Amino acid sequence: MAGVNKVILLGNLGADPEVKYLEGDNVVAKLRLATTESYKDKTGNRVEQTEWHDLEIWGALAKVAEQYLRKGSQLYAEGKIKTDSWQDEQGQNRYRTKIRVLSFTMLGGKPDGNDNQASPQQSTQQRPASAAPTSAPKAQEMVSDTEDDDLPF
Amino acid sequence: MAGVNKVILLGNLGADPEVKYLEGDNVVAKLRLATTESYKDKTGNRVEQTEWHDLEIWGALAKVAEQYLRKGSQLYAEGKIKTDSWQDEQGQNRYRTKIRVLSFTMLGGKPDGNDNQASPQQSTQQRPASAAPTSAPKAQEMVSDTEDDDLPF
Amino acid sequence: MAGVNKVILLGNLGADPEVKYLEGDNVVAKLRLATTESYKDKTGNRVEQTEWHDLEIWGALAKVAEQYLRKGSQLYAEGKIKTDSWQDEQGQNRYRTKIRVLSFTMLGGKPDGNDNQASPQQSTQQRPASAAPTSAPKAQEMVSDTEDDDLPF
Amino acid sequence: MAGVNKVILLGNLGADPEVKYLEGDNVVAKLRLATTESYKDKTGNRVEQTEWHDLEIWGALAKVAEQYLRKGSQLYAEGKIKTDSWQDEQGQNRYRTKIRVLSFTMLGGKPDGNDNQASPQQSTQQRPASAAPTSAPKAQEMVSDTEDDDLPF
DNA sequence: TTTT
DNA sequence: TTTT
Repeated sequence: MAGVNKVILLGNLGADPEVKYLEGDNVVAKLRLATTESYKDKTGNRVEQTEWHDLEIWGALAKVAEQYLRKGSQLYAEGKIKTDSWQDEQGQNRYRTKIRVLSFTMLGGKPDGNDNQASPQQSTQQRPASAAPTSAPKAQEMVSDTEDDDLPF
Repeated sequence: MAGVNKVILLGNLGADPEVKYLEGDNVVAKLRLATTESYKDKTGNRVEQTEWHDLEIWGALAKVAEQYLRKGSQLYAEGKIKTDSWQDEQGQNRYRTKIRVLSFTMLGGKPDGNDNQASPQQSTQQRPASAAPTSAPKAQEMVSDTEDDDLPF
Repeated sequence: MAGVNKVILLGNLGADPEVKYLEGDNVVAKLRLATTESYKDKTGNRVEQTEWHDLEIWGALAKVAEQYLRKGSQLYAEGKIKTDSWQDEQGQNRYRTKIRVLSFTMLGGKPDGNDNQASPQQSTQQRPASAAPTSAPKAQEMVSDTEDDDLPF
Repeated sequence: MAGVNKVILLGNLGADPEVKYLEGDNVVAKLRLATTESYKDKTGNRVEQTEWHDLEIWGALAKVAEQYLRKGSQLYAEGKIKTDSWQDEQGQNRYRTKIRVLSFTMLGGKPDGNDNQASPQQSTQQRPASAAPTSAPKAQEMVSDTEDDDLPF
C-alpha cells in the first residue's frame, strides 16, 4: 500500500551546513537542526526541551542551503524519515535516523557571524565552478527537491 | 524559540503492539510501522521502498493501541521525533530514534489472525484490572495523547 | 516571503468524482470529502461533527481519481487551500474555498455500488481515447501532481 | 470514521488581530494571513501568488494573539478547516471558510508600526481586567488551544 | 452527501 | 516485520 512518511520541522541550525560535492555533479548538504519545545512541568515550572535532528539535502536544494543557511538560521523544512542500519565491527546492529529534506524555507532568524549571508563568490570557491546555479532562488523562497535526481537511495 | 517537530505517518504494522505496564499506572505500547513508497526508477521500472518506524505510545492511548491494533493494521499516526542517545560499553555514542505518537486513527486495513479484533477480556487479562478504561473509544476514532501525563521524557 | 499553505485530509467521499475534460487535454476532477471528528461534550455525550471539503484535482491525477475513487471511498489527501472570489449579480463579494489536491492515496474503505472499482473500459468511455494514461498507477499508490501543468490558476 | 482535518500555514498578517470579548469570558481573535508562493511560469518568469486565509482563534490563545501579533507578523499556525454556510436574503446558499487555529508560534518577522510589540497595559485596556492571563506565555512560544472550552462550534 |  |  502507498504510505505517508512526512516530517515538518521548524527550528534553528546548530552549525553551518556541511556540503560535499560528489562525483557526477551530485551535492549533499548536512544540517543539524534544533527544535525546542517549552512546557510547564507538574510543579508549574517552565521547562525547555530541545530535540536535535540530522537533515540531509540533495542536489540543487543543497546548493541553496549552502548559499543561504548559516549557524543560527531559522528554518522551516519538510521531508521524510530515513533510517540507515548497518553492522558495526562487533557485529552489532547500528541505526542512524535522518530527515531527507524535500523543501524548506528560510525564516527571519539572523544567522551567526559577520556576514548575514555568504557572498556567492565565497561559496563558489568551495565548489566546482560548473556547479554554480544559473538562476538561484532568492533567500526567502520555498525551495523544493524535484526528486528527478536518481540518487542512490 | 518555539519550534515545530511533527511527524505524519500512514502505513501498516509489522507486528502486534508490545505493551508494558509500568509502576504508577503508566503504560507504554511499542509498534513497528512500515511506510511504503513506490516510484519509477530511471529505467522506468516500478520500485517499492519501505521505511520502518519505531513508534511509542503512552498512557490511555497505549491501551487503545493494545486493544485495537494488530500486525497488519493500517494506521494513520501523528507525533514527534525523539532521539535517545547513550554510550555503549565501548564508549561509543549510540543513537536510536523513535516517534512519540500523540494521536492516531486506525484505518480499514484488516489485521492478521482469526479475530479481527482482540476481545476486551483477552486484553484485560494482560493488565491490572485497575487499568481498564472506564469509557474506551471505539476502534476507529482519532485518539489523542492529552500529555498531562508527567512522564519522564 | 515564501509561505506554507498545506492541508492534510483523511475522510470519505460523499459522491463519485465529477470529472470534466477541457480543451487542451486538461482534466479536472471534483470531489466532496467528509472528515468526521468525534468528541465528548461537557455533559459527557459523544458528539460527531462532520466537515465537508471541496477538492479539486487536475491533470493525470484527476484521471486516477476518476478511475479508482467512488462514493464512500476512504481517502488521504494533501494539498493547499485556494479561495475564489467574485462579485455576484447584486454586486456582493462572494467567496468559495476549495482544496487543490497535490497528492492522494486511496485507503481500505469500500466504495459503494456493485463494482468495487470502475473498469477501465467504463471510464474510458467517458473521455476522449487520447486521454487514456499509458501507464496508470495502481489503485493504492500515492499519486502526485507534478505541477508542470501550466494551468491557469 | 475518525477523520483528519489539518491545516499548516506559514505567512504574514495583513492586519492587526481583531479581538472580541464575548459573554462568559470567551474571547475570539480574527486574523488575516497571507501565504505567498513563488514559482516560474512557462516563459521562465518568476511569479508570486498570494493566498489570503481567515483565521479564528479562541480562548486563552486569542489573548496571546492579541498581545503579541501585529500587522506584518510572521506566523506559523496549525488548525483545521471550518466552513460556515447559510442562506442569504435572496435564498441563496452562501459559504465562508475559515481556519480554526489550534496552535501557533510567532516567528522572527518584524511587525508594522512604532511598537514592535503592544505593551501589556495597552492591550489590557481593550479588555475586561478579569481577562488578563495570570501567566502569559512568552512571545515566541508555541501556544496551543486546549479545546476544553465547550464553545458552540 | 461519506464513514463507524 | 507490514501492505498491494
